[in-house]
Amino acid sequence: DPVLGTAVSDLEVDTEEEDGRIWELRYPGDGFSLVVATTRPETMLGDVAVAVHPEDARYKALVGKQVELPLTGRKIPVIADDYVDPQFGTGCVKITPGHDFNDYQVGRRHGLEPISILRLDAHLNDNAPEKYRGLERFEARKRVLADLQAQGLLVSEKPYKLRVPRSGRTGVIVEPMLTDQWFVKMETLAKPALEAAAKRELKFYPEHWTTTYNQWLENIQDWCISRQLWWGHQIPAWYDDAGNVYVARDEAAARSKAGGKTLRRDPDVLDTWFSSALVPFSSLGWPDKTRDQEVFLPSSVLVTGFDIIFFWVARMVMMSLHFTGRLPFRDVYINAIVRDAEGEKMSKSKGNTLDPLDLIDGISYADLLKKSTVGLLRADHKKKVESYVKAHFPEGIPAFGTDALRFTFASLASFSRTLNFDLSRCEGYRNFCNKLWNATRFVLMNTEGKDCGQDETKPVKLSFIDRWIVSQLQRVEAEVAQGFAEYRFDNLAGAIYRFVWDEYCDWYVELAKLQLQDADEAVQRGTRRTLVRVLETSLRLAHPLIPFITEELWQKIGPLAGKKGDTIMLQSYPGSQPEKIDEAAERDMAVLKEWTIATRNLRAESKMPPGERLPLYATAEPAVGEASLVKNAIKALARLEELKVVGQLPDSPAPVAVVGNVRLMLYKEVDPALERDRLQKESARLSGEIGKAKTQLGNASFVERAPAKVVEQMRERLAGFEATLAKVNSQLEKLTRSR
RNA sequence: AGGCGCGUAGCUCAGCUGGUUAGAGCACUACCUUGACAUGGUAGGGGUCGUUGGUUCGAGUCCAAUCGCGCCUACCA
Repeated sequence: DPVLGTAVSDLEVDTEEEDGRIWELRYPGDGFSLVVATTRPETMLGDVAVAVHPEDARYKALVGKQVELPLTGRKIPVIADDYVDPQFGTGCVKITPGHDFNDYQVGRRHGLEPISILRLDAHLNDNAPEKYRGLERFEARKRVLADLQAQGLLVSEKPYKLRVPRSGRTGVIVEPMLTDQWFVKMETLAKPALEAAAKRELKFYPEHWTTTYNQWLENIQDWCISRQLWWGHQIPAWYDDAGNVYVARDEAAARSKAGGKTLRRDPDVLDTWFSSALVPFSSLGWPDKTRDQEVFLPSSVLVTGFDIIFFWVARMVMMSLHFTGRLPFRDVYINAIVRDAEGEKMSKSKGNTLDPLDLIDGISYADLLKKSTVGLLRADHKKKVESYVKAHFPEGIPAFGTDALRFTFASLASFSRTLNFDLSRCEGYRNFCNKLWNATRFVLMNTEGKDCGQDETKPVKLSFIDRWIVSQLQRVEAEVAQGFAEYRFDNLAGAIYRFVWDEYCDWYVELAKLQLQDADEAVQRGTRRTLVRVLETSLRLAHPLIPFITEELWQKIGPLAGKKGDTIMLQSYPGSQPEKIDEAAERDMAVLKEWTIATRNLRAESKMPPGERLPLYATAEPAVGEASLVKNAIKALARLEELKVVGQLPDSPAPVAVVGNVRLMLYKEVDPALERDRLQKESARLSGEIGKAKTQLGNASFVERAPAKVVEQMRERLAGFEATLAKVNSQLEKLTRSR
């Protein structure tokens, strides 16, 4: 890197395709001349040969002859080497072993001494002809081209797409050149690292990154670790005056190796990634055998981005295995790269970067604009950024809060490689935090200063509704545990979200309102206890995802649930208790939900005013353990005047729903036309489903070959559809008759 | 050139070892100031799962081919 004046490793070089030029140069020989192509004409000053393919008929006879290297007065040989592609260009390649990796290999094969023409800062050195010495490389290029042209040796100049190697750190074009550097031989280190992954002692999540890791290790190159910089670990190598090298732990050890001679330390330092590769054990007291090392090596997980699997992850694995015999960590969790809403990589010059702080605290349009363009020197960049901000954040960004942002990223943390960030997702999870806040407010309003059943001696009655929410809680806890085990933070975030919002808030809290009005003190106590305990557990469950709000709410709820301690952070994490799963309660709750939803549906579809209390007729009692509670609950949730169980539904065109084998009628004078439409639609849908089911059951091979359970399920489905259809049709008929 | 990943609702994404009527958030429609919450509630609309072929009783899910997008690694002067 000419700017840093140091060697860099191959990993630190980014090769991008850029628009450049290619030139053809003529090298005259005795009675012939050869034309070579190059994208870096100044390097011709360091050429040592021209190579052709050994089987190339055009040049076969010239192999072994000499050509004159222009501008230098040197003669160089024509050599034959397989490396040359006779189809490409003229089939002649200039060989510059001092400044090209491939040419270096060719030079070695032919015993040609490399000539280095560059200094570390990429100015030409004294090996170049005098008139070019000290010139900067691109200036030298101009002069060389001009001089060649003047001599009639410049054959052509064409635009050309080339891959330009740039330093990852400075962005400047790097120059391959010959310097003395320290390398680490990687092959022997890579082998154990590959084995660890193969034996699944080291695991990647998502697993497919193992392929990337393996591939790199299988094709590993020796690692250049010395840098001509002044920061970093200095290389532990000393030289005597004769240039002999002594590598040792410290200077004293080196001197004793050298027999007491005066030594001079190598001024180079280690690649920062080399030092980083040692971190897992150097931070634990290595090379001493420490207890920390005993306990924390390997650690459980490394969380990182895929872009440093090579730079860091693989190297930590190799180093740890080599020096300690242990892995640095067992799991590697590779998170997705966040891109903007359009899938573009975030970049300063595009202005599409998002500062997490702005999502947390919010930012006005004016401030965002100012912030995004600060430090941008190029006018075109500035303009681009301005239009981007205007298009995407015309109102600035609202404040979502830390928890909402954290929850959002957890929810988006699926096993995909990239992740297009969407502000509206963030908004949804902010709403979730708000929901949790308000649910807690409700619970506090109804429990603070009241008996929440902490005193175990007092009687407590728990309905199936209480047992149901506790049962559901166990299932969520299990889901969350699994999510953590698999590093599927999206799954566990979703499980918590659904439990809190869809079950606890939408159903349990609503039903708790009913139970809190029960005359029986034991029912109230049980309800309060369930409200508080389930909420308290949910807070602990959600705490890793939304730490701030859960802490705040837990300070109030914790004591009500009988928890002691200053902070939720030190509470135990909830674990599923399978014995609390209550399938009977879950079945009954399913009936309650079905009846409620069907009733609400009747009301909405037949356009009845939502506020009006109407009677509901049912042809049978709900098939549950606590029928009167269920009926009361439905009355409350579906806003009914009353719920009557009758042998026969009233003879009315009012809409009818079918739940299991029960028919429900929301009694109301209805518009027959609307109702007929509704029923016809339903009838058509059912006929379709029946058709599909019959086709499948009519397929002999399905019935024979599918598992009995699946076939049985299909039969039940069909029977259910048929029963429902019969009822819908009879209703439809009644409606038509009464017209 | 080799390798990896992705294409599912308008948008951002789930969908495990193939099996009920493909889901979520946001957006959209209608109605609702109901004593936790309008950052809310209730009910809806919206998808031939990139395309084609195959395996199978059955494919978003498995196989092959193909199109499109993205990334990584290595490169020809």
